[in-house]
Amino acid sequence: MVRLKDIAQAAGMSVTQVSRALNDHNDVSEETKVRIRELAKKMGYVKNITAQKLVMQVSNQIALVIKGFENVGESIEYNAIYPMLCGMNQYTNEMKYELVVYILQENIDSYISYFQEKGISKAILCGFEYDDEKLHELLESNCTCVCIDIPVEGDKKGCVITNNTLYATQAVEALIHSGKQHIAMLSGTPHAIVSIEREAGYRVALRKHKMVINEAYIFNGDFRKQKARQVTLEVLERHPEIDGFFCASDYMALGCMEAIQTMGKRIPEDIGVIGFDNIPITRYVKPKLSTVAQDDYQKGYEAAKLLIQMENGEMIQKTVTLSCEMKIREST
Amino acid sequence: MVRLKDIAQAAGMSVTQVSRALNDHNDVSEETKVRIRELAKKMGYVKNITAQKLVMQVSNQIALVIKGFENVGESIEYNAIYPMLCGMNQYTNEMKYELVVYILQENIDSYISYFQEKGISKAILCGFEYDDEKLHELLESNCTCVCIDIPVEGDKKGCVITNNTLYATQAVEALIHSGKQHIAMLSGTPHAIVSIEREAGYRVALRKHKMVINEAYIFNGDFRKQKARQVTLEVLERHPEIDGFFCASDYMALGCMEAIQTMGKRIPEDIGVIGFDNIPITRYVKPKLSTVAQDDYQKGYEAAKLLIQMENGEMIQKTVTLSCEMKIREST
DNA sequence: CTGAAAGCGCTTACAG
DNA sequence: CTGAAAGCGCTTACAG
Repeated sequence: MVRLKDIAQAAGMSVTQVSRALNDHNDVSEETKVRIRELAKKMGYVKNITAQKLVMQVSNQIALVIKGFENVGESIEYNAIYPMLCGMNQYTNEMKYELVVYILQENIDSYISYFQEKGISKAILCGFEYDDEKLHELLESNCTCVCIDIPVEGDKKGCVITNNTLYATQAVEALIHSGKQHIAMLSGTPHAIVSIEREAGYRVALRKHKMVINEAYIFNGDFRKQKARQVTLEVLERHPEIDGFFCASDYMALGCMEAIQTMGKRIPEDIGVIGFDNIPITRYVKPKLSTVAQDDYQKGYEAAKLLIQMENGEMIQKTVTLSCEMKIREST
Repeated sequence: MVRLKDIAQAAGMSVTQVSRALNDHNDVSEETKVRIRELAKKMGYVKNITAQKLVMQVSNQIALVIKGFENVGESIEYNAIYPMLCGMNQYTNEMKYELVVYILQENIDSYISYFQEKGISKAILCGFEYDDEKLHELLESNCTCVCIDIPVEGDKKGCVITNNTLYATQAVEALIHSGKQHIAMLSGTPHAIVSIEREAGYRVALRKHKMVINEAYIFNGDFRKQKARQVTLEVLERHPEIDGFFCASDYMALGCMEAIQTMGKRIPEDIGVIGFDNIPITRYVKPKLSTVAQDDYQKGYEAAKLLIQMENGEMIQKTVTLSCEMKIREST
């Protein structure tokens, strides 16, 4: 390993000057800089980031802490983590930060201790649940945090969220515009904030179009395809007048479609269906599922950007709200 | 920030003893250990890993370097990176390593310089191409590397690969066992080693069953769905006797199926199709696609394990070959 | 424009 | 069982 000392020796200069030259300080002669840079390159010098970090008292590490997406042995379905990771990497790379990934196991007592143990001081939190008490404990700490999909603000705490309500409204309106009159909603688990918000959007759309909001038309599909399938079967049995389903996730929409087709009804002629998320499979089912697309890459990019800006003490909005894009295909 | 010095002061001991106590050395009295540990906890001490790394001259970082999976703005399809990441995380977590992710941009002149710049000395390489000259330059360096899906061995260089040939053979045999006589192959880009190996498996199966190997039955689908679709249409035009397709990837199999169905033929009655990879979509298309499943989680786990073992100088096999699992569904 | 010196927080060989 | 001291590789305030 080549150290500054070695270069200094070879150059007949002090370590101080070599350090300054390599860091392009402007109190070093241009000639010296060039000479030192060339020498460093020739000698195969690599800066020891560890030493630099220690002396500069900073960490250029950002932790991406993921929860609820553990791989359970069998091949997992598509999820949005990878595109988000690409977006984060884009920004952290530009800013010379390192992106360290932590995938949480179920059995963690305290996020704070975990973070301390791992030396995490700046983190992007992904997949956490809104009502997780350990999360709120963490949000009281002095760790810089950006939550994805959970609205949070505080001292060095921010979030990147999606305008769920607005786009849920638009999704329901897509059904309304295609002439549907009795629109039901398949919601997700109640402790997921996206469920609550998308449900709100559903209500807004109906109210806006002066349609009756029937609480009995809102069902819990648990974000799971099978559950959604079963619920849909039951619902259509009880309420044969229903002619549209707004589903809070694409997976539920897939189950919903299966149920409708099993009952021998046509999509979208008899019953329209629209989902949320734009998972790849939506383009492969028949009919192709209409849905709402989020830009996961941008979500990751904005999260990393917000985190670094907060860390640098820049005055910025601590909530970044992303837009979505309607993907109207064949199911509406 | 609480340092060892602060604890030492509070405990009325030397920094040396505090360090030893916290690291559970056996030349410290049990009593002292307990006292120091409690004090450290009470004071909220967090070990400064950076300082530890510097003095111990080790890096506990592993880089996951990904190429060819950039997000190009629009939502990307499912890929195997996330499950692999989970597997790597599992092992690195157990061994107290950090997993740092780097997603390569296209415009990199030299991986070696890039690695030096980022201070990467241990890396898992994923998505690289076999005939990438810059890769081979890197493999001559003294960086510890594990390549995924590229067979490589050397000083501190190893790989985790899949037994492609064997399972390609089995896939083709699945078609043969269902009575197919004229089996074509849709291969991928020739500079991907998995193409070459899966093609080899195709030949082995035919030879084993004393069937004629017709070079004109092997087509390049470029690993792309659209290309595969188009090629399939042309092929069936020219060779209407073909009654089976072995596709070197599921995406190509999806294109192939579309083409077959467009021509009004039935799957699997008229033409059988089998893919490779077991992407989630295979279970949603009709008929459900038969394919070969890889365990991506395990692939990641083994890669991390191999890397750390090589780094520690353990005598081990430098090539880890993983098995697959046949998923016979409806398309064969 | 240049250098000697101090110090970041930790570990460990050496000496008791 | 315990402590003083050296040192990991770097940066920068201070003094020229």
